[in-house]
Amino acid sequence: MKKRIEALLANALERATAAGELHTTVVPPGCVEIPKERAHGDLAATLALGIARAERKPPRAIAETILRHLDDPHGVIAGTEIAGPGFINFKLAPRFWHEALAGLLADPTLGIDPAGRGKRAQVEFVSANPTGPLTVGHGRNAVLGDTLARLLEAVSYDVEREYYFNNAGRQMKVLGASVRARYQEIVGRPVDFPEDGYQGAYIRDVAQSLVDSRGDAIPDDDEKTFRAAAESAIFADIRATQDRLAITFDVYFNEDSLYESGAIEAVLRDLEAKGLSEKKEGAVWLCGEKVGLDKDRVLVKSSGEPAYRLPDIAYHQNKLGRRFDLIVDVLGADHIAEHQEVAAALRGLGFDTSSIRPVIYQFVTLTRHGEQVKMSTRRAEYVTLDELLDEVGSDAARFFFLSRKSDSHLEFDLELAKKRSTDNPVYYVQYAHARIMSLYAQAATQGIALPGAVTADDLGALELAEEFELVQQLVSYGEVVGVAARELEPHRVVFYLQELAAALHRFYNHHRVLGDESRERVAARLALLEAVRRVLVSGLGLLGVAAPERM
RNA sequence: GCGCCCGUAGCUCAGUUGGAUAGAGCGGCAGACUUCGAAUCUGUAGGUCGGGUGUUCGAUUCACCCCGGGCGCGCCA
Repeated sequence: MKKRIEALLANALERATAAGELHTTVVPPGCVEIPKERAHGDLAATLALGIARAERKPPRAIAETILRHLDDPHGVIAGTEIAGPGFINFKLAPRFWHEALAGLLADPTLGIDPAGRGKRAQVEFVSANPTGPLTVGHGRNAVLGDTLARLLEAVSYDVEREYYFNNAGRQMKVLGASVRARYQEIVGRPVDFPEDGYQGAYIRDVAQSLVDSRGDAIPDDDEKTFRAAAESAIFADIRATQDRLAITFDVYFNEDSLYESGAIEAVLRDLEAKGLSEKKEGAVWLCGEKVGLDKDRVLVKSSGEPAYRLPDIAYHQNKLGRRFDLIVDVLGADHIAEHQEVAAALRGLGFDTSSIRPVIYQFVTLTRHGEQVKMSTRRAEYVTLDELLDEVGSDAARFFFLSRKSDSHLEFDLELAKKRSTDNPVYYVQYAHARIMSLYAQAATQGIALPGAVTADDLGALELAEEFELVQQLVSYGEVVGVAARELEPHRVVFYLQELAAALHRFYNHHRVLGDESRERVAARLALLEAVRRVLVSGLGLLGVAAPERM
């Protein structure tokens, strides 16, 4: 829609320049916008304002020159005016909207620009270590990552979803020891519960299943068995939770493989060779100042074990080596510093890290009846993602997790998410779809066929402002998805869908579709609703939320 | 103390690479169903965009300085 007007403006500018009246040759991108104020027309251009400085002329005079050269061969512009400091306002003709809607209905991509065609993207998310069930915080990560992957696919990237997990560090040792302690407890042997061991009931479940299958045959020093049992049981649990959210991964990448391949040794060697690491106090340090960090960071502890950031550097080096055009890391706010360290180290090693884009999300708080639900990781009092899904379901969970900019703290209202009413935004949007489906069913009982392929001429009966407003929103869909994918901001799709649903409900309440005496109008309105329906299905699909036919 | 993020209506939050009189939902108030699903819609009240300087035709948006909140600043991950 905007592009069409931009093209007309570019033409006018060209003619004005050719006539020697102006000097600018390029229309600045994004200079056509939808005005906030409806009275300002359907579209407004800031072109004259934008080039005023370079032209050294008053914006309004430039606007006049441009309008004088504006040619509209298809008659899609109903009127223009120069307003304010130099805006050019356009009133669009019905024909414009008819062509726009027909174009959308003929376009299987719904106007989404394939910005990622021929490019490969990787989204790494969740990446929780298998030491316990996923929490609500992991839920935001999981849904965010999966939706980013869907968005990138929508703009034609070839996308890989990857889960990185740490199964080599101290945490896994503690996990194994925690299971052993519970095992010892159950079989009646002396118990040595590890310091800061895992307290959750799921540890006991793992121990119990070992007792069920092996009795008391596992010796205390068989750490491997306890650890492996814990890892596989908890991982199965995590995957089951992900299944409930329709989240899958292409690659599960484990930290162990970086040791086996020698990648970690290689990073250490390279850093040392470049003089970016040094030994002191019995440990190996990354020289902070040399890579742009405020202080030195430990790479290898004096115990000889790598600190977490060393395998992380190796992992990201591995990712870069896989030649993705875009690498997205979905991270909680508490990991931002680590991410910067990794990126700094990689740059020090000579890697171009510009393809890596972190998406940082702030923490989630749960509220119920306006009261905050207390969560404490330390005392294992956190709410698990499974519990949240038990209570509100996948659709509401996904929709709510995505309904805020990831940079903002997310207040998750449990009661609102459960409500089956107008207040609940996910029901509001889903209801818009169900309503259209219901209307189709009604049409069928009246023997009214849904229109097939339509042309702009078939849509001539659309003439109401509310109809054109709906078309305008529909043709904006592709741009919304494009920006959401480019900026890695799924919440834009959520807000868009709420607005589209509102426009649909408004239209539906004011105008009868099937009852109209004009057959042409019935057909045109059904075509309009079909476009709304397709966009709703597409948008909800991007969010991983169902578009139900009945509710 | 240093770094990153946030501060917009009573509440929860949008604001599209700087645009016109700053928006939505909820809550408040007042209305609309013998008709395609009222799980909806209509109207209305509500703001020093945390504060202040600067950049310019123009700032919620950009820069700097304060104030307030979150998260980091570990040989934990």
